[in-house]
Amino acid sequence: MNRKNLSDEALALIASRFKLLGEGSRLKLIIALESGEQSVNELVAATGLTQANVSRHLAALTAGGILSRRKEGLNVYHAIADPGIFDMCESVCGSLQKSLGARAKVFR
Amino acid sequence: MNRKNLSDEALALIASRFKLLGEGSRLKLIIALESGEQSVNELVAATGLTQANVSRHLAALTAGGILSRRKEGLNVYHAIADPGIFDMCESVCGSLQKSLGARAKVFR
DNA sequence: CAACTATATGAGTAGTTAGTTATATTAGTA
DNA sequence: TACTAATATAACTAACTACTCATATAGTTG
Repeated sequence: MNRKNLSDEALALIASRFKLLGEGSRLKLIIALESGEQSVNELVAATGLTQANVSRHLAALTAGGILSRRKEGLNVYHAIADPGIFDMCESVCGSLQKSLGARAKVFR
Repeated sequence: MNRKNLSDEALALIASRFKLLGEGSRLKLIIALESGEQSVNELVAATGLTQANVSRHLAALTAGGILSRRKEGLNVYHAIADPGIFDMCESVCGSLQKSLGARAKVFR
């Protein structure tokens, strides 16, 4: 791919995906979902965030194509829609480990 | 890696790296640097951003370990310090292509 | 239908961030 | 030393974002 020819529109799309990942609470939710789909309430319990906050972040992640949404009775279950997300986390952790050196213990 | 055991500190580090990439102007700068190091003025010309703005973004990217900085006479040259960045862009473009389907033409 | 549960959303706030303009700093040059 | 060029920074503004509290909506159960 010739990245120099990316349109402003394409660039904005890429940036918005990175931006979705650039927030601790949303990362927490994504990580909590790594082991499988969960209801909103389960995610509230797993992350310690408030229900309103979780609901908002889930809506953003779903709109961005990172999560899927499935309603069943009273519950709404979210799941990872784009597993490529985890490759990206690996990449980031890898380069952080390199640049942080000794302090990288926290990532193991 | 067991992502569920990531400390809040580690999570914040990961998020902050994603956040640096989650902004169109900074992505422009990174892409402009893919072909090699450039001075601040060259980057101003390449991106169409103002000098002050470029200077700020370069400082942020350098502090975040994404760029390196080398001073030579009046000029300051920046370069990609972490080529892993481009793998991440590939990942994002790939999953965007999948999720956007036809509209993904812009990425080619 | 009334009561209850799970989730979403409106409204407001505090904090952050990208951008601008003007100026300061640093280094080379006449 | 005075002048010029390249980069950084201070001060400000406008827009955005995460968060909270309260309430609305949708679905379930008695």
